[in-house]
Amino acid sequence: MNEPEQAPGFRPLYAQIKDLMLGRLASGHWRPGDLLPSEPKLATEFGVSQGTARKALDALADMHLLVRRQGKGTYVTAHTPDRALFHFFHLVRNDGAHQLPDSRVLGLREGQASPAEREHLDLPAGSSVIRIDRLRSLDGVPVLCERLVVSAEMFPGLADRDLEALPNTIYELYEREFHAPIASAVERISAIPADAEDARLLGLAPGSPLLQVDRVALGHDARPVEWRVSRCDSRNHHYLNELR
Amino acid sequence: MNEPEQAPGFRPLYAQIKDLMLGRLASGHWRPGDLLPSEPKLATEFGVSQGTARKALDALADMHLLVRRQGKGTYVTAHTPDRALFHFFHLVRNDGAHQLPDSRVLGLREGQASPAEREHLDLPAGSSVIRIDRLRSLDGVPVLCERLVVSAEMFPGLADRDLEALPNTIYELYEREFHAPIASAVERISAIPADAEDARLLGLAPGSPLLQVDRVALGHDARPVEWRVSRCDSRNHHYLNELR
DNA sequence: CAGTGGTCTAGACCACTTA
DNA sequence: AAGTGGTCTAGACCACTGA
Repeated sequence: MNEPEQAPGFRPLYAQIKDLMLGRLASGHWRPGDLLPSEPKLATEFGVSQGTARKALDALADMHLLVRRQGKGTYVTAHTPDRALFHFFHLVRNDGAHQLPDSRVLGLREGQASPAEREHLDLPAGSSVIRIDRLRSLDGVPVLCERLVVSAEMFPGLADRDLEALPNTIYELYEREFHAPIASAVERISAIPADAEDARLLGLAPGSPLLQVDRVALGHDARPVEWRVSRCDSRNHHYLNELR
Repeated sequence: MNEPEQAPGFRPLYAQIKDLMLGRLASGHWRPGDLLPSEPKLATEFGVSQGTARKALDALADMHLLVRRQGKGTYVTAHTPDRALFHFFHLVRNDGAHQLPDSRVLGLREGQASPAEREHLDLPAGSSVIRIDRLRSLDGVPVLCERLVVSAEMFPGLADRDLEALPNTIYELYEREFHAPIASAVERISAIPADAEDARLLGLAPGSPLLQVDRVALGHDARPVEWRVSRCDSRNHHYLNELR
């Protein structure tokens, strides 16, 4: 009889080291932008060879949680407009041009979480959330209206911010001011008819097809941080996905 | 003054070996399903250490061109319904269920390539193409109508096939019978209004929003093999994309 | 049991960055 | 010149597969 558990019962050393490092990222011991100790230092610190430490670091770099730069060192990934553009913004112009849209904040309010909001953000009953509505433009033309929802508890004071002070790439704000860096996301894309509000904001006829991107963004611990629903006029833009 | 060229002027050994292996895949020297020689054999054959050969193999496995199985060996990736489902079919039911649709072929015809078809498939003027129209159903409900376009030269005899004999996962056919395996793809997604034909096939009102997925599928040599446009009723299904 | 890929180590050297 | 990550090698051992 073998052991009843089907679990591997074996976890490579480098994977264990990777998990320890992940813990340091999730706990904030290592923060976005930080320079990590060098490979030899980490190796002796964790009691493994440099090659094993390297394999753990490479795995985290593959997940885009770390960035390695030859000659300089290994850094914790920080959100920049570039990262937002190439990693999290998949809407491109039909001719292929790739650029980040401007944002105009239309509203920022706190309120009781709806059941859908609680489910998407994994919040208990009675939680409150902060909702941000934005209209985003490419080449000066409004193409995208979106609602962002986050836990009010996780983002204290966000509801009292000046609308104008919110940065265009808001994940920078999450990570810099609320220590809630975004590590990954899941997007669900569908086609919906424009409602009256969407139509007005985007200058379309009600009922026009819109591309809806429903995104839950996750932290390093894989717990949801933000739920975002974007509705896009996709006559001149499309969502680009490369399958490798 | 440094050398005028900005090119790296340096390419790691394992990358060169990887390129050589890619050549064997692109040329058909290694074909889908084949078992590759063992690491030590490849290493001596290419005149490098086993570690370097391994790094090249790992890189190709990361691109999903090879599959490595401990205890068995390294295989060239072959298309299976599983691969189609998890790697190339991103439409899932709103409740999360993930399954491959049935296909009913509506038409299979050869004709002169339109300018758009020539551009998508990188064909010279005067080329002919084969077009396949399919209606695909999930849970017995038609949700997706699509047109596939391929070069007639690359797929000799395809136009004379029996409609019923085309497999549901057609990439298997491309690779098995025409030695044209699909290695990657680029998808462009937008929302469009249903035309009369789409509406009839999918049981919708004309003008209803449809999710359009425009895909160019590429071979190992990164040249286009198939252009496919799918239009989906996205009321009960959506396109799922995970950003890591 | 032999053969495969997977892990781990140790050490040498290379390319890049900064001072 | 010193320090970083990146490459390359060689060898030992482990986990998995199938005869």
